[in-house]
Amino acid sequence: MTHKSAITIKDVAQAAGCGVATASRVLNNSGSASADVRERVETAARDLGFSFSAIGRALQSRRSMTIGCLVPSLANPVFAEAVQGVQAELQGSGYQLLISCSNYDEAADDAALEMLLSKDTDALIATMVAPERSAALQLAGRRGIPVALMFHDPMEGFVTSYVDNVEAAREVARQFARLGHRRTGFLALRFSTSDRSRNRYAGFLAECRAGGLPDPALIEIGEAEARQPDRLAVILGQHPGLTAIFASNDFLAIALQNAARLLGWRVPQDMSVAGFDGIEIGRLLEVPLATIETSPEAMGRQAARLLLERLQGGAPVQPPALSFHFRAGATLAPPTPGKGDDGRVAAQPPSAPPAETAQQG
Amino acid sequence: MTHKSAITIKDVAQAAGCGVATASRVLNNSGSASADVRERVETAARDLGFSFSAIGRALQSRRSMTIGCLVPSLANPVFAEAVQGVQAELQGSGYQLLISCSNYDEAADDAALEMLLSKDTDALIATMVAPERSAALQLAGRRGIPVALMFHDPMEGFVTSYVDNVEAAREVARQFARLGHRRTGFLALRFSTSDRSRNRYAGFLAECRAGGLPDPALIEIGEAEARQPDRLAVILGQHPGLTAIFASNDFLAIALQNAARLLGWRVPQDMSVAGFDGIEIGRLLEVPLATIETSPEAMGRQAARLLLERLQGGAPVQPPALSFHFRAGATLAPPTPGKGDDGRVAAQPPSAPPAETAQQG
DNA sequence: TTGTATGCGTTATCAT
DNA sequence: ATGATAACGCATACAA
Repeated sequence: MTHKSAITIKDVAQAAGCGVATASRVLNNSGSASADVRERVETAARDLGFSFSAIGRALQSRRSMTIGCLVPSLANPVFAEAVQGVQAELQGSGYQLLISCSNYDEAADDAALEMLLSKDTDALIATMVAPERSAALQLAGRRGIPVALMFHDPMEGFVTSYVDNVEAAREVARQFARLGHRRTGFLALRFSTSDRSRNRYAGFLAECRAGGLPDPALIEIGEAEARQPDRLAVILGQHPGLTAIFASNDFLAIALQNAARLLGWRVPQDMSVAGFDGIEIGRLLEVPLATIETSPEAMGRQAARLLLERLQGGAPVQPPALSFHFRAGATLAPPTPGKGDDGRVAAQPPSAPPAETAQQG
Repeated sequence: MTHKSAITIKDVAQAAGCGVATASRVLNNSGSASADVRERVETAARDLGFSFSAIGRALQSRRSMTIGCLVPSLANPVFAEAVQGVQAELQGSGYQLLISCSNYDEAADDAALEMLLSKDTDALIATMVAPERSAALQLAGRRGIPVALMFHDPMEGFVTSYVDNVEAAREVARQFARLGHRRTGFLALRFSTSDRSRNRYAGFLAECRAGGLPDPALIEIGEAEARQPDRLAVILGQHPGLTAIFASNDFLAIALQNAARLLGWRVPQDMSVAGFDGIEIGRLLEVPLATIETSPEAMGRQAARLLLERLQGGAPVQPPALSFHFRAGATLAPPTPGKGDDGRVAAQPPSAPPAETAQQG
C-alpha cells in the first residue's frame, strides 16, 4: 500500500482549488463559504482521506484537548475503576485521557505529574501519595490549569472527588459496637502510602472512643503478609482476643478471613470482619463480605465532570463528599461469649436489631 | 503568583542574549555552544522556569511521543493489569500513554481507534472486539504506524501479545478427564464479545473429543445472571448431571460456585470448577480456585516492548505465545459416583496422582 | 560558535 | 465569499 505521509489541509485546498483558509472554514463549519466551493472541499477531503492534525490544531489553539490523569496503580481495581469512570465521562467531550502511574512512590508521583504537565495537558486529575507535598501540583495550580483530585480529602486550592473516610470508618465502629464488640482491631498495609488508610483508622479510633470502647489494636502488615495467608495467620495469632477486625480495604479483609481460617477461627462466629471499598467480588463470596460500599467509578465521573465544567469556563466548586453505604454482608456477628471479652462475659446489648444498612451522602 | 502565558524558548534566548537556535542547541545538548553562552542559557531557562512545549516539538519533529491504547474496559482487572504493564514498560521511554475504552462495543471500538489515530499517536496497542473487522486498525497499518495487539491470536499484518487460549483450555479438559469427569460444561457470557472466550470453548471442546468424552454442555448467561447468584442457580439447575464446569474466566467461576452453593451442591465434592485468568483473589478464597494462571501485566509489558523496538527502527517480530500455568487450587476433585456419570458408576482412573501443575510457554 | 530564516499544520486576521 | 499571510513553539539547514 502507498505510504501516504499524512495529508494536510493544504492538500485538500489544492485539490479543491481554493485557499487553505477556505478549506479550513468549510471543514470546521466556521465562517461562510459558497455551496459550490463547500462541495468541492468536502469531496476533496473525503477522497484524500483527510483528517485534522491534532498537533497543528493544538499549536494554534493553545489547547491540546488532552487531560492528564495520575493514579498510584491500575493493578488496584479501585483506581482502575475510577479511571474507567473518568474515561466514560470524557467520552464524546473531545478530550483524550493521558494516564500515568506512580506505583505508590512519592517521587515518581511528582515526576509523573510534571511529565504530564510538560505534555501540555489542558487539565489534571490525580490521586497522589502526598498531594500536599507535590511541587508539580502547586505548579499546575499556579499555571491556572484546572485540577481535580480523587480519593483525597478537600485541600486548599483544589477541588476533590472523595468519600468521607473518617465518617465511613465511624460507621463501621458503630456497627461493631452495636453487636457488642469491645476488643477490635484495624488491619492496614504498613508504610501505607495513603491518607485514606490513615483517615479510616482515625475515624475508627475516634468512634471507638466515643462509644466507650477500648482503643482498637492497630495491625500493620507488609505486602508479603497480605499475599500469604500463612504469614498473615502468624501475625493474627499475635493478637488474640480480638472479636472484630476492620480491614482498611476489601482485599485485606478477604486475606484476613483466609488467615483466620488457618487458625481455626470461623467468621463471623469467632471473629467479625469488615472491609472497605465494596469490590464486587465481595458480594459473591461464600460468606459475603461486610464492607463500606463506595463507587470509585462515580468518583472518577465526578472528577471528570468537575474538570469539564471548569474547562468550559465555570468556577471551581467543591462538591460534597460522595455517599457511601454500609453493606452488612455475613461476616458480622455478635462476639462469642468467653472470647476476647476482657474476662467478662460479653453482654448482648439491650436491643440489637439485625444489622442494617446506613446511608450517607 | 500568576504565571502568565507559558514562556517559550524565545524568552529564554532573549534573557540569555542569544538566538533561539543557540538556546535550542544548548537545551537539547545538540550542536555546539561556548561555555559562556551555555551557562547563560541554562541559568536563564532555570530562572524563567522554562520547559519545552511538547506540542511545538511534536509539530516540528513529526512525532508526538505518545502511544495510544485501546482496551474494552478498565473495570475488568485483566485489562487494567495489562494497561498497567504497558504503562510500566513505557516508564522512562519518554512516551506517554493515551488510553481509551470501548466498553465492549464494536462500533465504539473502531471510533476510539480512529480518535486515537487522529491524535497523532506514534504507535497503537489494542484489544478490540473484532480486530479483523476494524477499518481503523487497517488504516493504522497502512499508515505505517506500529501496532501491537494484546490478548488476540496472531493475525496477518499485526504482532500480538497473547496466551494460547485453545491450548490452555485443552489443559483444563485434560485435568477434568484425568480426574474421571465425563459430563462437563463450559460457562460463558452470552454475546461474549471476545474471541478469547470462543477459543477457550473451542480448545475445551476439542480436547474433550480427543479424550473420548461427550461434548461439554455450553452454558451461556447474561450479565444479569453473572451478578445474581440466584438467577445463575436457576440456569445451573437446568443442567443436572454435570460434574465439572469450566468457566471462561475466574469471575464467572466464583459466581458459579456461589450459585452451586444455593443449590446445595458442594465444590468440589458435588461439582468441580475451573476458571481462567488467575486473578489474585482466587488464591485467597476459602476454597482456592483452580484456574489457568496468566499474566496480563506481562502481556502488556511485552506489547509495549514490541512497540518500543519498532519505534527504534526494529522490524516487526511476532513473539511466541506467553506461558500459562495450570493452578490446581482446591475446586477440583474426582466426580462423586452416582452423579452425572451417564448411569454408570464413574471409575477412578487407574492412576490418578494428585492434581499437578502444567507449564506451557 | 552563532544567528537568521524556514517549515511543521492549523486557525484568525485582514484584505480583497 | 475568498485567499494570502501571520502567528503558535520548536528544530534545523544554512549563512555568517
